[in-house]
Amino acid sequence: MNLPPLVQTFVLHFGEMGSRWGINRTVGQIYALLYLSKEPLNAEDIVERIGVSRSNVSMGLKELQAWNLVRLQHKPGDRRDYFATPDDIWQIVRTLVEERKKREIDPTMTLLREVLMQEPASAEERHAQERMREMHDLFELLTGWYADVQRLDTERLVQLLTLGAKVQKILEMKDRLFLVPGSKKSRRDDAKDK
Amino acid sequence: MNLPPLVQTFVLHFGEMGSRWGINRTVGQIYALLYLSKEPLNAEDIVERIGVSRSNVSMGLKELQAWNLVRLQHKPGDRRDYFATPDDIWQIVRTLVEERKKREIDPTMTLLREVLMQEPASAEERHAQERMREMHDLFELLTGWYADVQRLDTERLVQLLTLGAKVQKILEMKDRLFLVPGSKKSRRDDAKDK
DNA sequence: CCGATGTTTCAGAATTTTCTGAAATATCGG
DNA sequence: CCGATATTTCAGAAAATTCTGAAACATCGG
Repeated sequence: MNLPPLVQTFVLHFGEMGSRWGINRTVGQIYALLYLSKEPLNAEDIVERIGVSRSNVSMGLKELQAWNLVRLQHKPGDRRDYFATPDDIWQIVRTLVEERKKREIDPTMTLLREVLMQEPASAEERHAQERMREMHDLFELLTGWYADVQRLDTERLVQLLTLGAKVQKILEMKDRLFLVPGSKKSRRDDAKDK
Repeated sequence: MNLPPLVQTFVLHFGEMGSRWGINRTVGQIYALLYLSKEPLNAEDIVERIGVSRSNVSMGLKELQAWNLVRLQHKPGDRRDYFATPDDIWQIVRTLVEERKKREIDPTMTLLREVLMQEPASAEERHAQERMREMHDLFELLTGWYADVQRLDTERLVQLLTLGAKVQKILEMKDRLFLVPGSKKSRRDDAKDK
Protein backbone atom coordinates (compact mmCIF):
# COMPACT_ATOMS: atom_id res chain seq x y z
CA MET A 1 0.00 0.00 0.00
CA ASN A 2 1.58 3.17 -1.24
CA LEU A 3 -0.12 6.19 0.32
CA PRO A 4 0.62 9.25 2.44
CA PRO A 5 0.34 8.15 6.11
CA LEU A 6 -2.65 10.31 6.82
CA VAL A 7 -4.56 8.91 3.87
CA GLN A 8 -3.47 5.37 4.62
CA THR A 9 -4.85 5.53 8.16
CA PHE A 10 -8.22 6.54 6.86
CA VAL A 11 -8.26 3.98 4.06
CA LEU A 12 -7.33 1.15 6.41
CA HIS A 13 -9.99 2.22 8.87
CA PHE A 14 -12.66 2.22 6.19
CA GLY A 15 -11.51 -1.20 5.12
CA GLU A 16 -12.01 -2.57 8.62
CA MET A 17 -15.27 -0.71 9.01
CA GLY A 18 -16.49 -2.15 5.75
CA SER A 19 -17.23 -5.48 7.37
CA ARG A 20 -19.55 -3.84 9.91
CA TRP A 21 -21.42 -2.52 6.93
CA GLY A 22 -22.52 -4.81 4.17
CA ILE A 23 -19.36 -4.24 2.12
CA ASN A 24 -16.02 -6.02 2.08
CA ARG A 25 -12.64 -4.63 2.94
CA THR A 26 -11.52 -3.85 -0.58
CA VAL A 27 -14.72 -2.00 -1.41
CA GLY A 28 -14.36 0.05 1.75
CA GLN A 29 -10.77 0.90 0.93
CA ILE A 30 -11.51 1.85 -2.64
CA TYR A 31 -14.30 4.10 -1.52
CA ALA A 32 -12.20 5.80 1.13
CA LEU A 33 -9.45 6.39 -1.39
CA LEU A 34 -11.79 7.92 -3.94
CA TYR A 35 -13.45 10.02 -1.29
CA LEU A 36 -10.14 11.58 -0.27
CA SER A 37 -8.74 11.95 -3.74
CA LYS A 38 -8.76 15.32 -5.41
CA GLU A 39 -8.57 13.82 -8.87
CA PRO A 40 -10.62 10.94 -10.28
CA LEU A 41 -8.65 7.69 -10.32
CA ASN A 42 -8.57 4.84 -12.80
CA ALA A 43 -8.49 1.17 -11.85
CA GLU A 44 -4.73 0.91 -12.24
CA ASP A 45 -4.18 3.90 -9.93
CA ILE A 46 -6.24 2.13 -7.30
CA VAL A 47 -4.35 -1.13 -7.72
CA GLU A 48 -1.06 0.69 -7.12
CA ARG A 49 -2.25 2.54 -4.07
CA ILE A 50 -4.25 -0.15 -2.30
CA GLY A 51 -2.16 -3.11 -3.39
CA VAL A 52 -4.81 -5.64 -4.38
CA SER A 53 -5.35 -7.45 -7.63
CA ARG A 54 -6.70 -5.75 -10.70
CA SER A 55 -9.72 -8.02 -10.82
CA ASN A 56 -10.53 -7.34 -7.21
CA VAL A 57 -10.58 -3.61 -7.94
CA SER A 58 -12.78 -4.23 -10.95
CA MET A 59 -15.31 -6.08 -8.83
CA GLY A 60 -15.12 -3.50 -6.09
CA LEU A 61 -15.81 -0.68 -8.51
CA LYS A 62 -18.70 -2.61 -9.94
CA GLU A 63 -20.21 -2.93 -6.49
CA LEU A 64 -19.71 0.76 -5.75
CA GLN A 65 -21.47 1.56 -9.00
CA ALA A 66 -24.35 -0.70 -8.01
CA TRP A 67 -24.58 1.39 -4.84
CA ASN A 68 -24.51 4.57 -6.93
CA LEU A 69 -21.65 5.71 -4.75
CA VAL A 70 -19.18 6.53 -7.51
CA ARG A 71 -19.40 8.46 -10.72
CA LEU A 72 -17.66 7.26 -13.83
CA GLN A 73 -15.75 9.87 -15.80
CA HIS A 74 -13.60 10.05 -18.86
CA LYS A 75 -10.60 12.16 -19.73
CA PRO A 76 -10.23 13.39 -23.30
CA GLY A 77 -7.85 11.22 -25.27
CA ASP A 78 -7.77 8.50 -22.61
CA ARG A 79 -9.78 5.33 -22.96
CA ARG A 80 -9.59 4.34 -19.34
CA ASP A 81 -12.48 4.73 -16.92
CA TYR A 82 -11.91 7.22 -14.12
CA PHE A 83 -13.89 7.11 -10.91
CA ALA A 84 -14.77 9.74 -8.35
CA THR A 85 -17.16 10.32 -5.48
CA PRO A 86 -19.54 13.28 -5.55
CA ASP A 87 -17.94 16.46 -4.23
CA ASP A 88 -21.03 17.25 -2.23
CA ILE A 89 -21.00 15.14 0.90
CA TRP A 90 -24.73 15.63 1.36
CA GLN A 91 -25.28 13.96 -1.95
CA ILE A 92 -23.31 11.02 -0.61
CA VAL A 93 -25.46 10.82 2.49
CA ARG A 94 -28.62 10.91 0.46
CA THR A 95 -27.45 8.12 -1.80
CA LEU A 96 -26.27 6.04 1.13
CA VAL A 97 -29.55 6.29 2.97
CA GLU A 98 -31.52 5.63 -0.18
CA GLU A 99 -29.55 2.52 -1.01
CA ARG A 100 -29.59 1.14 2.50
CA LYS A 101 -33.33 1.63 2.61
CA LYS A 102 -33.62 -0.22 -0.68
CA ARG A 103 -31.58 -3.13 0.63
CA GLU A 104 -32.58 -3.31 4.28
CA ILE A 105 -36.10 -1.95 4.58
CA ASP A 106 -37.92 -2.44 1.29
CA PRO A 107 -37.60 -6.23 1.10
CA THR A 108 -38.83 -6.54 4.66
CA MET A 109 -41.78 -4.27 3.93
CA THR A 110 -42.73 -6.44 0.98
CA LEU A 111 -42.63 -9.53 3.13
CA LEU A 112 -44.59 -7.92 5.93
CA ARG A 113 -47.32 -6.86 3.56
CA GLU A 114 -47.59 -10.38 2.19
CA VAL A 115 -47.70 -12.05 5.56
CA LEU A 116 -50.21 -9.58 6.95
CA MET A 117 -52.63 -10.57 4.19
CA GLN A 118 -52.77 -14.15 5.40
CA GLU A 119 -55.31 -15.57 7.78
CA PRO A 120 -53.82 -16.50 11.17
CA ALA A 121 -54.47 -20.16 12.02
CA SER A 122 -53.93 -19.95 15.78
CA ALA A 123 -53.65 -17.62 18.72
CA GLU A 124 -49.89 -17.75 18.34
CA GLU A 125 -50.08 -16.68 14.74
CA ARG A 126 -52.53 -13.96 15.61
CA HIS A 127 -50.13 -12.51 18.12
CA ALA A 128 -47.23 -12.81 15.68
CA GLN A 129 -49.25 -10.91 13.11
CA GLU A 130 -49.94 -8.13 15.59
CA ARG A 131 -46.23 -7.75 16.17
CA MET A 132 -45.58 -7.69 12.44
CA ARG A 133 -48.27 -5.07 12.07
CA GLU A 134 -46.46 -2.91 14.62
CA MET A 135 -43.23 -3.27 12.68
CA HIS A 136 -44.98 -2.56 9.40
CA ASP A 137 -46.58 0.62 10.73
CA LEU A 138 -43.33 1.76 12.25
CA PHE A 139 -41.48 1.30 8.97
CA GLU A 140 -44.23 3.11 7.15
CA LEU A 141 -43.95 6.07 9.47
CA LEU A 142 -40.17 6.15 9.20
CA THR A 143 -40.04 5.81 5.44
CA GLY A 144 -42.75 8.41 5.01
CA TRP A 145 -40.78 10.85 7.10
CA TYR A 146 -37.65 9.95 5.20
CA ALA A 147 -39.30 10.53 1.82
CA ASP A 148 -40.33 13.99 2.97
CA VAL A 149 -36.96 14.91 4.35
CA GLN A 150 -35.11 13.54 1.35
CA ARG A 151 -36.92 16.12 -0.75
CA LEU A 152 -35.74 19.11 1.27
CA ASP A 153 -32.89 21.08 -0.19
CA THR A 154 -29.66 20.86 1.71
CA GLU A 155 -29.92 24.26 3.31
CA ARG A 156 -33.27 23.46 4.87
CA LEU A 157 -32.07 20.06 5.91
CA VAL A 158 -29.10 21.52 7.73
CA GLN A 159 -31.38 24.04 9.34
CA LEU A 160 -33.62 21.24 10.56
CA LEU A 161 -30.72 19.21 11.91
CA THR A 162 -29.18 22.19 13.63
CA LEU A 163 -32.40 22.90 15.41
CA GLY A 164 -32.47 19.39 16.78
CA ALA A 165 -34.82 19.07 19.69
CA LYS A 166 -35.56 22.76 19.63
CA VAL A 167 -38.11 21.65 17.12
CA GLN A 168 -39.99 20.43 20.11
CA LYS A 169 -40.32 23.98 21.35
CA ILE A 170 -41.64 25.04 18.00
CA LEU A 171 -44.13 22.22 17.96
CA GLU A 172 -45.35 23.27 21.37
CA MET A 173 -45.61 26.82 20.18
CA LYS A 174 -47.59 25.71 17.16
CA ASP A 175 -49.89 23.73 19.42
CA ARG A 176 -50.55 26.80 21.50
CA LEU A 177 -51.17 28.91 18.45
CA PHE A 178 -53.54 26.60 16.66
CA LEU A 179 -55.27 24.45 19.22
CA VAL A 180 -58.35 25.36 21.14
CA PRO A 181 -56.97 25.86 24.64
CA GLY A 182 -57.95 23.11 27.01
CA SER A 183 -59.18 20.60 24.44
CA LYS A 184 -57.02 17.71 25.56
CA LYS A 185 -58.42 15.10 23.27
CA SER A 186 -57.79 16.95 20.05
CA ARG A 187 -54.13 17.58 20.69
CA ARG A 188 -52.51 14.78 18.80
CA ASP A 189 -54.99 14.61 15.97
CA ASP A 190 -54.74 18.29 15.36
CA ALA A 191 -51.00 18.06 15.10
CA LYS A 192 -51.49 15.78 12.14
CA ASP A 193 -53.63 18.31 10.31
CA LYS A 194 -52.21 20.33 7.46
CA MET B 1 -37.43 -25.83 12.06
CA ASN B 2 -40.71 -26.32 13.85
CA LEU B 3 -42.84 -23.19 13.59
CA PRO B 4 -46.23 -21.99 12.36
CA PRO B 5 -45.82 -21.11 8.66
CA LEU B 6 -46.45 -17.45 9.17
CA VAL B 7 -43.82 -17.21 11.88
CA GLN B 8 -41.39 -19.34 9.94
CA THR B 9 -41.55 -17.04 6.92
CA PHE B 10 -40.63 -14.07 9.06
CA VAL B 11 -37.88 -15.88 10.94
CA LEU B 12 -36.27 -17.12 7.74
CA HIS B 13 -36.43 -13.66 6.23
CA PHE B 14 -34.73 -12.13 9.23
CA GLY B 15 -32.08 -14.79 9.02
CA GLU B 16 -31.30 -13.87 5.44
CA MET B 17 -31.50 -10.18 6.21
CA GLY B 18 -29.07 -10.65 9.07
CA SER B 19 -26.14 -10.83 6.71
CA ARG B 20 -26.99 -7.43 5.24
CA TRP B 21 -26.76 -6.12 8.76
CA GLY B 22 -23.76 -6.87 10.86
CA ILE B 23 -25.30 -10.01 12.37
CA ASN B 24 -25.27 -13.63 11.26
CA ARG B 25 -28.18 -15.78 10.25
CA THR B 26 -28.72 -17.51 13.57
CA VAL B 27 -28.72 -14.24 15.49
CA GLY B 28 -31.24 -12.81 13.07
CA GLN B 29 -33.48 -15.83 13.41
CA ILE B 30 -33.33 -15.87 17.19
CA TYR B 31 -34.20 -12.22 17.32
CA ALA B 32 -37.13 -12.59 14.94
CA LEU B 33 -38.44 -15.50 16.97
CA LEU B 34 -38.24 -13.61 20.24
CA TYR B 35 -39.78 -10.55 18.67
CA LEU B 36 -42.84 -12.51 17.56
CA SER B 37 -43.19 -14.60 20.67
CA LYS B 38 -45.80 -13.73 23.22
CA GLU B 39 -43.95 -15.52 26.00
CA PRO B 40 -40.27 -15.30 26.84
CA LEU B 41 -38.30 -18.31 25.57
CA ASN B 42 -35.41 -20.24 27.04
CA ALA B 43 -32.44 -21.49 25.06
CA GLU B 44 -33.86 -24.97 24.65
CA ASP B 45 -37.12 -23.60 23.26
CA ILE B 46 -35.12 -21.72 20.67
CA VAL B 47 -33.08 -24.79 19.74
CA GLU B 48 -36.27 -26.74 19.11
CA ARG B 49 -37.91 -24.07 17.02
CA ILE B 50 -34.97 -22.86 14.96
CA GLY B 51 -33.14 -26.16 14.70
CA VAL B 52 -29.54 -25.16 15.36
CA SER B 53 -27.11 -26.36 17.99
CA ARG B 54 -27.42 -25.43 21.62
CA SER B 55 -24.03 -23.74 21.61
CA ASN B 56 -24.93 -21.68 18.59
CA VAL B 57 -28.01 -20.42 20.39
CA SER B 58 -25.92 -19.62 23.43
CA MET B 59 -23.55 -17.51 21.37
CA GLY B 60 -26.38 -15.85 19.51
CA LEU B 61 -28.07 -14.87 22.73
CA LYS B 62 -24.81 -13.52 24.05
CA GLU B 63 -24.47 -11.32 21.01
CA LEU B 64 -28.04 -10.08 21.29
CA GLN B 65 -27.34 -9.19 24.90
CA ALA B 66 -24.25 -7.29 23.85
CA TRP B 67 -26.54 -5.32 21.54
CA ASN B 68 -28.96 -4.73 24.40
CA LEU B 69 -31.64 -6.14 22.16
CA VAL B 70 -33.00 -8.78 24.54
CA ARG B 71 -34.01 -8.75 28.15
CA LEU B 72 -33.20 -11.68 30.41
CA GLN B 73 -36.00 -12.88 32.64
CA HIS B 74 -36.59 -15.61 35.18
CA LYS B 75 -39.64 -17.63 36.02
CA PRO B 76 -40.25 -18.53 39.66
CA GLY B 77 -39.09 -22.05 40.44
CA ASP B 78 -37.23 -22.38 37.14
CA ARG B 79 -33.50 -21.99 36.93
CA ARG B 80 -33.36 -21.50 33.21
CA ASP B 81 -32.81 -18.10 31.59
CA TYR B 82 -35.72 -16.78 29.59
CA PHE B 83 -35.32 -14.16 26.90
CA ALA B 84 -37.65 -11.59 25.42
CA THR B 85 -37.58 -8.43 23.35
CA PRO B 86 -39.05 -5.21 24.74
CA ASP B 87 -42.79 -4.96 24.14
CA ASP B 88 -42.43 -1.36 23.06
CA ILE B 89 -41.17 -1.31 19.50
CA TRP B 90 -39.98 2.25 19.90
CA GLN B 91 -37.65 1.11 22.61
CA ILE B 92 -36.25 -1.39 20.13
CA VAL B 93 -35.65 1.31 17.56
CA ARG B 94 -33.91 3.52 20.08
CA THR B 95 -31.60 0.72 21.16
CA LEU B 96 -30.86 -0.28 17.60
CA VAL B 97 -29.91 3.22 16.53
CA GLU B 98 -27.87 3.76 19.66
CA GLU B 99 -25.92 0.56 19.19
CA ARG B 100 -25.34 1.08 15.49
CA LYS B 101 -24.05 4.55 16.21
CA LYS B 102 -21.73 3.11 18.82
CA ARG B 103 -20.37 0.55 16.37
CA GLU B 104 -20.39 2.42 13.08
CA ILE B 105 -20.02 6.11 13.83
CA ASP B 106 -18.16 6.54 17.10
CA PRO B 107 -14.97 4.69 16.10
CA THR B 108 -14.81 6.67 12.88
CA MET B 109 -15.29 9.93 14.76
CA THR B 110 -12.42 9.04 17.06
CA LEU B 111 -10.19 8.34 14.13
CA LEU B 112 -11.20 11.49 12.31
CA ARG B 113 -10.43 13.61 15.34
CA GLU B 114 -6.99 12.06 15.64
CA VAL B 115 -6.12 12.45 12.00
CA LEU B 116 -7.37 16.03 11.89
CA MET B 117 -4.90 16.93 14.63
CA GLN B 118 -1.95 15.99 12.46
CA GLU B 119 0.01 18.35 10.27
CA PRO B 120 -0.49 17.67 6.55
CA ALA B 121 2.82 17.04 4.81
CA SER B 122 1.74 17.75 1.24
CA ALA B 123 -0.97 19.30 -0.88
CA GLU B 124 -2.50 15.86 -1.26
CA GLU B 125 -2.69 15.40 2.49
CA ARG B 126 -4.10 18.87 2.90
CA HIS B 127 -6.92 18.07 0.53
CA ALA B 128 -7.54 14.74 2.21
CA GLN B 129 -7.80 16.49 5.54
CA GLU B 130 -10.34 18.91 4.17
CA ARG B 131 -12.47 15.98 3.05
CA MET B 132 -12.13 14.37 6.44
CA ARG B 133 -13.11 17.62 8.06
CA GLU B 134 -16.28 17.66 5.98
CA MET B 135 -17.10 14.15 7.10
CA HIS B 136 -16.33 14.99 10.70
CA ASP B 137 -18.58 18.03 10.69
CA LEU B 138 -21.35 16.11 9.01
CA PHE B 139 -21.20 13.35 11.61
CA GLU B 140 -21.18 15.92 14.36
CA LEU B 141 -24.30 17.55 13.01
CA LEU B 142 -26.07 14.21 12.60
CA THR B 143 -25.14 12.86 16.01
CA GLY B 144 -26.07 16.12 17.67
CA TRP B 145 -29.47 16.00 16.07
CA TYR B 146 -29.78 12.36 17.00
CA ALA B 147 -28.91 13.03 20.65
CA ASP B 148 -31.64 15.64 20.78
CA VAL B 149 -34.26 13.48 19.15
CA GLN B 150 -33.36 10.45 21.23
CA ARG B 151 -34.38 12.44 24.27
CA LEU B 152 -37.91 13.19 23.03
CA ASP B 153 -40.66 11.06 24.47
CA THR B 154 -42.32 8.73 22.03
CA GLU B 155 -45.43 10.78 21.56
CA ARG B 156 -43.47 13.83 20.48
CA LEU B 157 -41.25 11.73 18.30
CA VAL B 158 -44.22 10.26 16.47
CA GLN B 159 -45.66 13.72 16.11
CA LEU B 160 -42.41 14.91 14.56
CA LEU B 161 -42.22 11.98 12.17
CA THR B 162 -45.85 12.33 11.17
CA LEU B 163 -45.31 15.93 10.28
CA GLY B 164 -42.44 15.02 8.02
CA ALA B 165 -41.52 17.81 5.69
CA LYS B 166 -44.43 19.86 6.88
CA VAL B 167 -41.94 20.88 9.50
CA GLN B 168 -40.53 23.02 6.75
CA LYS B 169 -43.69 25.07 6.74
CA ILE B 170 -43.42 25.55 10.45
CA LEU B 171 -39.82 26.60 10.13
CA GLU B 172 -40.82 29.18 7.58
CA MET B 173 -43.53 30.37 9.87
CA LYS B 174 -41.01 30.67 12.65
CA ASP B 175 -38.75 32.68 10.36
CA ARG B 176 -41.52 35.12 9.64
CA LEU B 177 -42.40 35.44 13.28
CA PHE B 178 -38.91 35.90 14.68
CA LEU B 179 -36.65 37.40 12.06
CA VAL B 180 -36.38 41.11 11.54
CA PRO B 181 -38.16 41.73 8.23
CA GLY B 182 -35.77 42.91 5.55
CA SER B 183 -32.71 41.37 7.14
CA LYS B 184 -30.62 39.60 4.55
CA LYS B 185 -31.15 36.09 5.85
CA SER B 186 -34.86 36.37 6.12
CA ARG B 187 -35.31 37.93 2.71
CA ARG B 188 -33.51 35.08 1.04
CA ASP B 189 -35.60 32.51 2.85
CA ASP B 190 -38.75 34.37 2.09
CA ALA B 191 -37.95 34.34 -1.59
CA LYS B 192 -38.05 30.57 -1.51
CA ASP B 193 -41.46 30.42 0.05
CA LYS B 194 -44.26 29.07 -2.06
C1' DC C 1 -8.98 -6.79 -39.99
C1' DC C 2 -5.12 -6.30 -36.72
C1' DG C 3 -2.72 -5.40 -32.68
C1' DA C 4 -2.80 -2.57 -28.62
C1' DT C 5 -5.02 -1.26 -24.64
C1' DG C 6 -8.36 -1.67 -21.19
C1' DT C 7 -12.10 -4.24 -18.64
C1' DT C 8 -14.74 -8.13 -17.00
C1' DT C 9 -15.50 -12.83 -15.90
C1' DC C 10 -14.75 -16.88 -13.47
C1' DA C 11 -12.76 -21.20 -11.42
C1' DG C 12 -10.29 -22.31 -7.82
C1' DA C 13 -7.20 -20.79 -3.73
C1' DA C 14 -7.00 -18.32 0.47
C1' DT C 15 -9.20 -16.38 4.17
C1' DT C 16 -12.82 -15.43 7.30
C1' DT C 17 -16.93 -16.48 9.52
C1' DT C 18 -20.18 -19.53 11.32
C1' DC C 19 -21.52 -23.62 13.50
C1' DT C 20 -21.14 -27.89 16.12
C1' DG C 21 -20.19 -31.38 19.72
C1' DA C 22 -17.69 -32.27 23.59
C1' DA C 23 -15.77 -30.75 27.59
C1' DA C 24 -15.50 -27.37 31.17
C1' DT C 25 -17.79 -24.37 34.23
C1' DA C 26 -21.51 -22.71 37.18
C1' DT C 27 -25.34 -23.08 40.30
C1' DC C 28 -28.99 -25.13 42.51
C1' DG C 29 -31.53 -28.13 46.19
C1' DG C 30 -30.84 -31.39 49.42
C1' DC D 1 -20.35 -32.10 49.24
C1' DC D 2 -23.14 -34.46 45.71
C1' DG D 3 -25.76 -35.14 41.76
C1' DA D 4 -28.82 -32.86 38.67
C1' DT D 5 -29.57 -29.20 35.67
C1' DA D 6 -28.22 -25.22 32.98
C1' DT D 7 -24.87 -22.50 30.49
C1' DT D 8 -20.52 -21.28 28.35
C1' DT D 9 -16.30 -22.10 26.11
C1' DC D 10 -13.54 -23.63 22.51
C1' DA D 11 -11.05 -26.41 18.96
C1' DG D 12 -11.89 -28.02 14.81
C1' DA D 13 -15.35 -28.91 10.86
C1' DA D 14 -18.29 -26.79 7.61
C1' DA D 15 -19.76 -23.08 4.99
C1' DA D 16 -19.49 -18.68 3.02
C1' DT D 17 -16.89 -14.94 1.35
C1' DT D 18 -13.17 -12.68 -0.64
C1' DC D 19 -9.40 -12.53 -3.63
C1' DT D 20 -6.39 -13.80 -7.43
C1' DG D 21 -4.48 -14.95 -12.02
C1' DA D 22 -5.58 -16.33 -16.36
C1' DA D 23 -8.49 -16.16 -20.02
C1' DA D 24 -12.25 -14.07 -22.43
C1' DC D 25 -14.24 -10.07 -24.02
C1' DA D 26 -14.60 -5.22 -25.77
C1' DT D 27 -13.16 -1.20 -28.15
C1' DC D 28 -10.07 1.69 -30.16
C1' DG D 29 -6.85 3.67 -33.95
C1' DG D 30 -4.83 2.60 -37.92
